[in-house]
Amino acid sequence: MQLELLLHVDVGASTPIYQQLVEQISRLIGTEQLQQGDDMPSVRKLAAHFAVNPMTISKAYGQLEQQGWLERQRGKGMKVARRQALTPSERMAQLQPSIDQLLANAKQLGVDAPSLLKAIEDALSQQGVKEC
Amino acid sequence: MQLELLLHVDVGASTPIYQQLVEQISRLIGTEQLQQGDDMPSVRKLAAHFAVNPMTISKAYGQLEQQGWLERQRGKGMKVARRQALTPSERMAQLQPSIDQLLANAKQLGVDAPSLLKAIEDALSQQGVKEC
Amino acid sequence: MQLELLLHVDVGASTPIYQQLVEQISRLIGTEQLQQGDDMPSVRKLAAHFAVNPMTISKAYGQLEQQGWLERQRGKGMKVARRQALTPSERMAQLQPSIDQLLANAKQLGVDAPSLLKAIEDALSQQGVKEC
Amino acid sequence: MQLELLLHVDVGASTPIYQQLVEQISRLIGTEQLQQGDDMPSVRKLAAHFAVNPMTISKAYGQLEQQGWLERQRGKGMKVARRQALTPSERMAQLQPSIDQLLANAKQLGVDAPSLLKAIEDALSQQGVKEC
DNA sequence: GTGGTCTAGACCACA
DNA sequence: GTGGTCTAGACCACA
Repeated sequence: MQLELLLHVDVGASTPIYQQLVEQISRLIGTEQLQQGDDMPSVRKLAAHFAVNPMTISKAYGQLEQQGWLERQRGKGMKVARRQALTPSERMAQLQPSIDQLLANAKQLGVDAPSLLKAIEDALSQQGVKEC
Repeated sequence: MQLELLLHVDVGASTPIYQQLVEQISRLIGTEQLQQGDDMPSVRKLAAHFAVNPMTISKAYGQLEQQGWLERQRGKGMKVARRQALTPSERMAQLQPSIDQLLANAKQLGVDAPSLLKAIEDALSQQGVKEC
Repeated sequence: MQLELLLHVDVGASTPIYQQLVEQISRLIGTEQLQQGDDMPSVRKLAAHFAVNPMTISKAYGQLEQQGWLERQRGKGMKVARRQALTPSERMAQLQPSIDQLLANAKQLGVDAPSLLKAIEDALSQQGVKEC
Repeated sequence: MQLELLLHVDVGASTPIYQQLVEQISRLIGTEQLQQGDDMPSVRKLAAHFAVNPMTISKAYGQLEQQGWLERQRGKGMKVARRQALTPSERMAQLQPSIDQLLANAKQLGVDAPSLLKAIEDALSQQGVKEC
């Protein structure tokens, strides 16, 4: 299957295009829809496909490389990298900012702990159904 | 209580200062921590308090006026406008994006539901102690 | 009849308070609802009545004096002045800016001359009915 | 045709420059003199053209975006948004305040209807000659 | 290249 | 005192 068909770019969205790509591609690798060693499409090809500036694709690839999702093969483009699994505590550490943000918002909105927990559990049970 | 003490500006954050203020002040009004008719601190006073340029405060006030949260009293500053408080469901709706963001991150990081819930409860119990 | 009852101040309106007063008072004199020699209420009295800053009333009185509608009686407040009628050509000259403004707006909005004239005639016939 | 030639900025006018631009540009779009998808001149270009600070243009563009007339294309400037043209009655509604203002002034100055209409027709015939 | 944010400082209208 | 407008100039994110 072509990778391009799995990616969705929304030019009008508030999150920058390159970030949309970083998020989606890393998720595809994290869920093994893209497998180690797979070749990525060239910057130019992806740029043409989305009618987007090649610099934008290049920036996304650069960040994915920095985060360890992709590897540069000199003269041959990018491929999906072998990637160490994060330890549980590393994962929790990466998650903490989102938790803090959520709690700060809840507090400011006057949402109490039980309501908050219930909303999270609701969302969890819904997400458990629809696969991403 | 002084309004200034309820507001927190993070100059280093990626969200612009004026947006932080718009968000926080509108929430304070929506949750009735600021009440209809209350006088807002003057642009210059708030600017001095946060060591920020008056235009930055002015931009926030301007947006809050446009959104109907504040009213201009010519020559006498701004006051909290008559406005319905947020209903519980409106508050939850405003909170939902933070929840979705958190869950998406957890999923991408492979953090399962029990670990996530535990982390949230930990954070909640800590926040219950330190007043904001 | 008390003058205060004939005046209406809208603190929330976009036109400044002092201008509202200038306009209304000059109109009252122009239509002889206020007559030459009538005493005006004191600045303080009017300010108290409208819960408005005395400087605002003072500014209105100042402009009305400058335009010849009021006369200052030292130590005794203001009274309605004897006032020369404007010549027809003076009136038209004073009116011209409003006409130019209207025509510029009509042009920019793509409203053609017949529609414009009809709208004016409509407005004229309506205004002919309701007294101001 | 260049957009710049359709816009007229009066630096000395009492209405702020950015408001003049908001008004004029929204009208050009509303009357379809600017069409959906048209690229707007860049902030810097327009600022240079009117010898005005870029922030002034930026403020105008920001308001036009908020009102739905323009759309931001990140990194690529602004373009005219998809938007319904103004109906004839909407145009008349926008014009009404100028008409009311004119009639109020005429009344206050004691200019009667026939003189007023004649003055308007005179102005119309003059404007019909000089193109704007 | 594009627009966005912020500063420091001037000047103004309104009350 | 209050907020509003504008400038000149710096710095940033995005494409």
